Amino acid sequence: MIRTSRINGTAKIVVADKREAILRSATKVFARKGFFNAKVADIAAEAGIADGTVYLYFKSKDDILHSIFDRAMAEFISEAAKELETITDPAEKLERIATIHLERLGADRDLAIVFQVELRGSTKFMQEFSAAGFAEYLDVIKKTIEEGQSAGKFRSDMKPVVCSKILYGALDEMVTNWILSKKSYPLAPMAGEVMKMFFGGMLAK
Amino acid sequence: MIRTSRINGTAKIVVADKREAILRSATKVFARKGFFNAKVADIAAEAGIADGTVYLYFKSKDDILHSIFDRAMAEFISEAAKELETITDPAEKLERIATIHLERLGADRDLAIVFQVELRGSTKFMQEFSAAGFAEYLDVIKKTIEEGQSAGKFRSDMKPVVCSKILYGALDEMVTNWILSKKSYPLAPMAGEVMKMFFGGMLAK
Amino acid sequence: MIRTSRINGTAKIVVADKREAILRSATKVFARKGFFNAKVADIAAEAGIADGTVYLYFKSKDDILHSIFDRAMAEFISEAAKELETITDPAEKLERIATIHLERLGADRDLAIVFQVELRGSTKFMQEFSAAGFAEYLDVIKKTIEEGQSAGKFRSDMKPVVCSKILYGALDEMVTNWILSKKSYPLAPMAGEVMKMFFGGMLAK
Amino acid sequence: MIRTSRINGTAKIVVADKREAILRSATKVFARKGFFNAKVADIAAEAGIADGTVYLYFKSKDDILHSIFDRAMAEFISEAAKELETITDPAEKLERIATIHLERLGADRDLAIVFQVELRGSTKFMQEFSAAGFAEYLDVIKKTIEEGQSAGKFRSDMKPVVCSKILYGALDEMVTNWILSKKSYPLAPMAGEVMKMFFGGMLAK
DNA sequence: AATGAATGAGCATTCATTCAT
DNA sequence: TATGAATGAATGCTCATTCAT
Repeated sequence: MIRTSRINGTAKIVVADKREAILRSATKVFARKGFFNAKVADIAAEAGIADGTVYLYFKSKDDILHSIFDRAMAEFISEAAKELETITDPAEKLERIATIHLERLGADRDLAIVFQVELRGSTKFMQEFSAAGFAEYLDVIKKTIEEGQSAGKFRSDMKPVVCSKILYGALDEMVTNWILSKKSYPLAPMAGEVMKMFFGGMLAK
Repeated sequence: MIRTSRINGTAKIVVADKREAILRSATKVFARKGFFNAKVADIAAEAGIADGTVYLYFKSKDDILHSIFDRAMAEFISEAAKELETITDPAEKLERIATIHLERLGADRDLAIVFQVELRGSTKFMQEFSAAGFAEYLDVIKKTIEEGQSAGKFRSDMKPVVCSKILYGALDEMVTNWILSKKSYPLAPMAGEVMKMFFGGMLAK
Repeated sequence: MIRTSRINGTAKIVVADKREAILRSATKVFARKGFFNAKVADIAAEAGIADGTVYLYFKSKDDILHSIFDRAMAEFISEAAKELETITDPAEKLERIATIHLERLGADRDLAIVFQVELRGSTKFMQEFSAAGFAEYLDVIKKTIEEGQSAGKFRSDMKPVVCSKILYGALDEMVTNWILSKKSYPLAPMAGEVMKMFFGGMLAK
Repeated sequence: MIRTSRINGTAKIVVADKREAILRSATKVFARKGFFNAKVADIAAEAGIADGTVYLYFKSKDDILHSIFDRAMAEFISEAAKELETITDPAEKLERIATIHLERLGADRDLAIVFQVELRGSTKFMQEFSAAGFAEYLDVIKKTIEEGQSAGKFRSDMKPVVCSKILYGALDEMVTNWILSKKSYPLAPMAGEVMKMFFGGMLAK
């Protein structure tokens, strides 16, 4: 029994590790070849396992892509939630969100490519994507903006939904450009630039 | 001779029509199924022609996607150029650009889907896309911002490149959300909202 | 009426010319690309006519290949018959046949390629080929050998059929080697070599 | 360990068997339909496997044809080499070569068809074919003839290259005729006939 | 759990042939 | 006669997924 449970314990760890390994390999392969051009065999080879083994951990190739998103999004949201709970100022909150957003994707170029490029490769996925954590993310931004409006810190003649999209869109574009750029530069600092604009606007005072 | 030229004229129109028809059908099919899941046979069926006929007008399935982009981008840029030449105020120019951007895509939902979703479906295409008309578009925005800065109308402590990305990203996100939204609403009016924010910023005055 | 018949007369000449032109073009194209890889469009382009026009003169692509063979074989046999009727000596006759065989194919490399390579590309054709003029050709050789045997000039302990195949095979191989050879040399003189062997044999006397 | 090696051994045999099976099926199918008209699906069906499985063992349809040739040629050459090493008399050597040639192809009609008909179906293949084992084969004959000339057994007023082509051509024609013949007769005995002629010549003594 | 051989549905593209002009 | 745009059947090959070991 002890032996068995030890085996199981070990097995789970191994399972988690292998699942992680596949996800990591898949992220790399999807980033380099694109989802449709990536072969399951490529992912398996990259992970150093047999093709069939992939199907012990994932239902399908689609499932892998979903899982990449799910894992990253869950991590992102939990991290963000933890960081934000100590902050009360709405502006500062938005600043933190923007920074985490760009730090996170800026730290893993392959993941960023999958997020910016591959996840958008099908309307189907976009809709699920939207329905899932993404809407939740936009909602966090929106809520923070509402807080700021209630507190009188943000102007009240703008709809929070629209503002949240604007902010998200601006950040998203920073990432996309960073990915496509031939030059290599740190992504996270762009958060400050975006927020400066977002808060102050373009017009000369 | 008159007869001949009339015949030729007609022939060209027919050719152009068929090419257009294929492009229209492809836009519809790509929008509904996604580029990779769309079969050339679907496009042909939608256009009411035989499969092989597609290849009289396009080199490959890829070529169709490229052509959709090229045609739309060329139209957009020429329209924008025409409209902008009469405007001198930089702020007004940006306002017009934003409006044309959203009007254009808001007028053809299928085209919008192809632009927002399918064109981003491959890094390869994104890079060509970026290298092509897209970079040019971002550049027009950047130049206009520089004008505004020189004229003292826009604040000068922001890099024009970054600002142009922010504006583009915000507009782009409006389109993406509009596409994914279950509710049906006019897209163009969002331009005003975006510009209000872009100019004035979020902070209460 | 005169006009009509003149037109018809002209038409026939034109027809013959165009048919010939297609046959010549096809021989060239088949020789360079092989029958299966040659497109009807290639042949038409080579002949300077429209694709569809080919079908006014030939039933199908296959028909063109057949016609190349038929025409060449008919010419060859009629030429051979004419030349041979003045010769009485069987050995001399065989010598002439061999020479004509190699002269003919040696004079038109493309035709030779079609004969040696393309006509052998399908069992189906080989059988028709065999059933047609080819068997007749082998028979002429056989008859000549029989004559020689009756006249006491050729040994009688060999079956004429077998001998005719040996001779034909030897000549055929000369052509095949000539085609495949990177070096360029005149083919016809090989006839003498072949006949020397055929008559005298290999053994030292 | 024994178990493992046995398993591996078995596995290899299975692989070899399947490869062989495909080669056999392909030979049959190519012989019946011709290379270009044969579908990969036909070969797979004949071998009792799925279409895709063919591609686990061969790179392409072309590769199958090449492999048929390579295998047969390798077998033929190794067999011939073994048999010839014990023979010293050049005439006897040629006799053996002729016999092996006809025995080999006479034993497998489908293989013979592929060799005589399909391998000649493209100039491209003919050239590779020529460059490969075929030239080597002609060379063996040529060398043997040179030996005979040096030994004073063969006449010296003939070029060995030409003689080797004559002999090869004669044998080749025997095979082609045998394939096309509606009558069924053993091929190997023709070797004797050919050699009788090849050595003694046609002229009455 | 892991393997990797086997499967077979799926599809872009080609090209001989037709036919309206 | 001649054209060449249109047709649509035909097929080699790929690759996600399965399953016997």
